[in-house]
Formats: sequence, C-alpha cells, structure tokens
Amino acid sequence: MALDRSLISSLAIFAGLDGHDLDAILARARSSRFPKESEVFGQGQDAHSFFLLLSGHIRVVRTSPEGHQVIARYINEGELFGIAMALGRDTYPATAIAAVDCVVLTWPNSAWPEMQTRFPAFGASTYRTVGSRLQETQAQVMEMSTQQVEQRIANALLRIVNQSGRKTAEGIEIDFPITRQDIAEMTGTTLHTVSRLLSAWENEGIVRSARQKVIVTDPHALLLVADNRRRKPAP
Amino acid sequence: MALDRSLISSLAIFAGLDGHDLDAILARARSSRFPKESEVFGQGQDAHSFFLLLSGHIRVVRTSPEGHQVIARYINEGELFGIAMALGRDTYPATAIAAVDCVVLTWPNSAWPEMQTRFPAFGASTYRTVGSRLQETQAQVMEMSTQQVEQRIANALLRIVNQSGRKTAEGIEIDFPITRQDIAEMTGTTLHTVSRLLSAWENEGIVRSARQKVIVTDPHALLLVADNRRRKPAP
DNA sequence: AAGACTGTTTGCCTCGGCGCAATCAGCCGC
DNA sequence: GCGGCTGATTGCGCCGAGGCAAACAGTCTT
Repeated sequence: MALDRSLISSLAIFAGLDGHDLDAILARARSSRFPKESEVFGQGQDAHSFFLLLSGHIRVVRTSPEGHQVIARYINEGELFGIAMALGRDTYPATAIAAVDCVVLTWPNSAWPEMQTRFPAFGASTYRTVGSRLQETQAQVMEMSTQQVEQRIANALLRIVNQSGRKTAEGIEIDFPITRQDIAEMTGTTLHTVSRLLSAWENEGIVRSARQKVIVTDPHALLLVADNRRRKPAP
Repeated sequence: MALDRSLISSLAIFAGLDGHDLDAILARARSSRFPKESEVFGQGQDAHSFFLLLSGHIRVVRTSPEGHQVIARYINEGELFGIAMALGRDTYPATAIAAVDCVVLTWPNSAWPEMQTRFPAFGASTYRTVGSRLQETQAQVMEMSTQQVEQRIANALLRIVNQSGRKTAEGIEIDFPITRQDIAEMTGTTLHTVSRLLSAWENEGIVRSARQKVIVTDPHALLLVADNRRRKPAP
C-alpha cells in the first residue's frame, strides 16, 4: 500500500524536496503502529533500519552493564531516530520505547546511502540532527557537572515542556505519561528526590502533578528555580 | 609558502584521497603555531575557521554563565576541531586552549562546503567524527548518572591514557601537563576529591603522580577500580 | 639565590541527596 | 465492586563528597 506524500511533506527534514522525491523516499518506507510501552528497537540489536516518528512520543533509554537506566532523550513527532548509520554503528546504542501509542515510518538501512547521496537536503538535515544532539548532550554534561539536583530537574522539566508541552486551562502539561522515575533517569537522580521536589513545588504553586502527569502552572517561577535565582521558602 | 602533502597524507580523515586532492586541500590551509596555554579560539566567538591539530594537545573547555568550567574533551594529533559548521553553528560552543605548544592547520569556513562536496571521503569522515563524539558524550552522561566519583575519575584517567599515553619505565604517562583541577573539570568533581583519590591510589601503587603529571603504573588495578570490582584497602 | 606564584595535600566540618522502608492513592482487571 | 498492582509520598539515618582553610612544594622570574 502506497503512503501519501502529505505524511512527510511538511517536515523540516524533507524541506526542499519536491513531490516526486518524497514519493521516491516513501516508496522504500513501511508504516507501522507501536502500542504504548512497546519496544521499537533494543539496545545492542543489529541496526537493520532507521525510523521517523510520525505521531506519538518515544523514550530512548540506555542501560548500563550494571542495569542502571538513563533516559537519553525523548523523540518528538517528525524526528528521526535509530539512525545508528549516522553514527557509524552497526548496533543500536539504546532502546526505543513508545511512551504512548505511536505511528512510525521504517526504512531499511540499505536505503540510507542512497537517500544521503540522492537527496543532499536530507543528508544535510541528518547531519544537523546529529550535530544538535551532540550539543544538547554536551549541555547536559555541563548541567550535571555544575548544577544541583533541584536546578537540573527544573531544567529538564522546562525542556520537556518546551518540546512536548500542551496548553491547558491550568498551565502547560506534558502531553505523554511520565513518572517520577522517568524524570529521575533523565537527570541522574532518584525518584525519591524528584518526588520530594515536585511536592515542594506543588506547595509553592509552581506545578501541579498527578500519577504519570505533570503540569507546569508557573513557568516563570520554574525558570527562577532553574537559574537558582529565587529565595527558598521556609520548610 | 606551500605546505607539503606529507603533513596530512597519513591521517585517517583524508584516507582515500590522492596526492592531487591533498594538495588542493592544503592550498586553502594555513599552518600556525600556538604556544602552550594560548587560545586557538574562544567560546562565543564568530566561527570563521575550522582546524586540524598537527602536533600537540588541545583542551576544549566550556564555561557556564556562572563561570564554572568543564573540559569537554582533549584533542589529539590528527583530529579536527572547532568544526562549528558541522554542528550548524555560527559561533564556537567552547574555548580551545593549547595544553602544550601546538601546530595547527586552519581553514576558513568558506572552504568547508567545497571540501564536503568535492571530497566525499572527507565529508564521511567529519560525519563519523561528530557521530563518535556524540557517542562519547552520551557515555559520559551515563557515567555521571550511575557511577561514583571514584569510578568516574578512574575511567577518565584510563581514557586519557589510552588516547594520549606514552610508555615509560614506570608505566604509562599522560604526555601533556594535566592538573588535578583539570581532572576535576573532566569528571564533574572538585580538585580536592581528585587529589585525595590520587594520593590514595599512589599509596596502593596504582599511579605515580607529581605536579601536572600522572603516570599509571598499574592499569589493570585501575580497571578494577573503574568497574568497582576491588576490595577497598583499609584507610 | 631569593621571592612570588601556582599547584598540591590534608584535616575538619557540613550537608545534599541517596537508601531503606512503610504507607498511601489511583488505576486496572476480574 | 473488590483485590491487586503500580506509582507516589514521606520520615529517618547515613555517608560520600564538597567547602573551607592552612600548610606545603615545585617552578619560574628576576
């Protein structure tokens, strides 16, 4: 079954390609659905394909030899992921899990070299993707080296909310389910500490949270926390 | 003055290019010397050029708004650096400082697109460079999230020694000057903690160290420390 | 050779954040 | 509607590692 070019025509990755190019690209792709919490690919598996997230949210998790988990990033709609080829790897360096029901386009790795050479705009765009992820990751190292846990968590929340926030009556809500444990794994801390901080912030009126849900009600105040520029309320 | 192609002919980055190509590449380059502790480029400056380290060692440092410094990486001989173009940036995201006297090739950014398109092997190689730095940086995040300071410092030392070690009678020596403060800035800790650990390791016979100098005398033992697989000696 | 400077060591104290454990609260399946 | 499960909260104790401070030791300058 052919895929319609309207699926991808508006994505930044494919900017500058005409309808004919888009059809050629889609001809090699397969569209599939991944239910919530299912695995798109696993760390260490042979990297046979690369992916584009059409809808939903994907969690990218790395597991250490000792079994510790770290969330490397969340993938948003329209982003490429599992591009092991771009990193010169033949296995996936992390596991990708659907945070909600997802729709994903899949290309076999054999399509990669052709797409790179035949569509320079696509090549440049994947280049930029890897480059910006490097920058984000370096910024994260910086954060972990110099900031305290409270600021790191505030920054992480702000980043998620900016990328995947949804406006509601109460504030900006993260539009996929996220647990305290998840936030802990993004910031290199424990779910206990995250829980304590979210509770404290809830008392201050900065966030509202519930099971697997976080709403930032006062983004400005959260920015102050992130910059360590507010006086702490009495305990 | 023309540069001889022998300067770069043996580098992996330019593998697969013939003598004529190398000459064309060198025609646009300028060679210059940077004395120890001098700055090749500074964080935030307009990225007008990119660089290749011919000899010496370069420290890449990021400074936070609050003034905290973090060492992102050390550049070894034969590596590209300051490739802001590859990250889609127009300013340098970090400062590069010569750790020892260095010889550096410099190209204006205007040469970048041409080199990318005219020498596909060069393009692929820069791609790999960015990709592998992303992987290293992600591994570092993982480390900082899951490991204790002692293991992180052991890992950092092992990495430096593998990349820039020089065999001596006593063991493997880091072949550029490195302070406790530097090691602290690589691992997100303080010079005090680094100093204490190095002293402890020296007592155990794992390392020998002096001012701005570290020699790993027992790499295997250091590996055990890195994996947290040794019983701690009595204090 | 004297002095200044930079880098290193070490003791002491403090405290942020982790580990543990018990309890609670939604949500799901039956 | 009733368990059972997963996720969230919170109190308590502890300890790894940072902050501070003082003393010390190479190295470079003049």
